[in-house]
Amino acid sequence: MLNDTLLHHLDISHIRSSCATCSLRELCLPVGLNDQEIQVLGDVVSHKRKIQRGGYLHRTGSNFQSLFAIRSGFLKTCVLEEDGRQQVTGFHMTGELLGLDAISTDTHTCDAIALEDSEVCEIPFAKLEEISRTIPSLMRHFHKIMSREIVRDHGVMLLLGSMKAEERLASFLLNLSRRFLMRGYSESEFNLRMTREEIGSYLGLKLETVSRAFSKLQDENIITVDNKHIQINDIARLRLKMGNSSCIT
Amino acid sequence: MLNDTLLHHLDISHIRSSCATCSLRELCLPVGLNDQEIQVLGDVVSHKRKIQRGGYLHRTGSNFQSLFAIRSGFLKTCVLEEDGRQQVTGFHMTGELLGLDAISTDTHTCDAIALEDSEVCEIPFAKLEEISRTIPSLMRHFHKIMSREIVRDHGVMLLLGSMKAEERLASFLLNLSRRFLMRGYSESEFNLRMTREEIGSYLGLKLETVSRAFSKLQDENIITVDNKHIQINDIARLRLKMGNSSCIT
DNA sequence: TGTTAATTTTGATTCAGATCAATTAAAGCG
DNA sequence: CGCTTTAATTGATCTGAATCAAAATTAACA
Repeated sequence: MLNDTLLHHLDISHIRSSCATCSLRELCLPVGLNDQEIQVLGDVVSHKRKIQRGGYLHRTGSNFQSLFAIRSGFLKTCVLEEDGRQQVTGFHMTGELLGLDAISTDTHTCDAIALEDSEVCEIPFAKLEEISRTIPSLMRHFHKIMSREIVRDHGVMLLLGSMKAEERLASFLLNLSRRFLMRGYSESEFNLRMTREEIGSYLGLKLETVSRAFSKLQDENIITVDNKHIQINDIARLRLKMGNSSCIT
Repeated sequence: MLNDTLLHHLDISHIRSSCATCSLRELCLPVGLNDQEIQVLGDVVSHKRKIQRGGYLHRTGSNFQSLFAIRSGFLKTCVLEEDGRQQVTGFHMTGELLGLDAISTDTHTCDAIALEDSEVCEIPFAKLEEISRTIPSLMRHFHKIMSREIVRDHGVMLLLGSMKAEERLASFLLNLSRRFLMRGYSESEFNLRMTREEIGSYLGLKLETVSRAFSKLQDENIITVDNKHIQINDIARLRLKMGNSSCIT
């Protein structure tokens, strides 16, 4: 959900750039920059990397050098508990920035795993800090992105602390819906990239509970579920399901 | 928990400064700055503000101008749900920085309320950004603080998503304990500033459940509870209670 | 200091979601 | 393509925490 509103506000999600290396304009960072500034940023954001489905972008404990801007694909971030089970901390899609958590200790605090073949741009953080000194609007924007991540997390905390299963799933679907819409895809029909177990892990529920919640929403004709394919039939009623609110805006 | 390790690592929490306006050295920001740089920062961090117990530092929706560094006291941040109930998103003590969430939209996304008489330093954010351009170590440090907040939130998400009542309370107490220790207070004996209801709101539990969890830990002789006064008798066993985890380090 | 209001504890009951278990469906893969 | 593995659904049962309720304790304040 990171920087959704920014993308949305400036409506840059559809722009295709000719920037050789990385289609910089598609990313979340260049918002509000002029051509010359984009050039400077482009020199920094050079290295492109592909990750196959199931592959790691980074692992917990590995050394932090760069942020990663997702160019395409879909990833999850998760922490490994010592018993081997993993807890999903987020799902991430095109235009979003990964690695913000690692700045604090220069070490990644989670694994980032591709849920489908994905491409990212590597953004060396030291260089980003350096050029942001000369491009105030870039610095300001970067701060907004970090802050937005904090706000997003507070939304998830609220969800986990106060919503029940069905409400959580409704929030989750609405959140995905909005993010797909923002990227030019259908808000009412999409394919999930993650399993029921991963959804459950993210929402603090068991996979059976997630499955039951899907079935319940389908029984009420609010959504149609065909395995990973989701169709939202009545987005207004789905919002009602979410109920009281201040969550995952 | 914000910037705990930084304070800890540099062991500055006990330093009393002669900085006229705000005892700047006690705050989280000046880590690693030289005297001249501290002077520059000091000029920015000028305005001091007292908030009485129960008073608001800022309210949801109000305009964001400044971050607030807590000089003394204890505050909670919370979001108001439309039904009137409030959900606590964090407890904050001396040296911590408030308002990071507001950067994203230039609007505060939560209320900050003093749980005891408190003092904060106002840090105009625009000015902080400006001088951080000329003091790279300040910028770097600020980024670490924001990142640390993200990591902290992930810890809470984990707690809410995967721990049961007693484990949550154990984590909570251990977290408080560590933060008091870091500030030169006892890690084994302290007074809670918040009610059972506020603890419950933060931990995603009802107040009765919190009360029962306290009683349970007391029955096991792990802690001694006298209303708001907590004594940790066996910190090792309290850690065991927390169990598996990657939570709230 | 006495009275009222707020907070905390504890008990009894209920219920949402976890767990256990079995079946069905889909996805990999030789 | 058939075979194996992985994922998803659904049912039955159990359990931890919510809810309802009442008493006890503490804090607020006139």
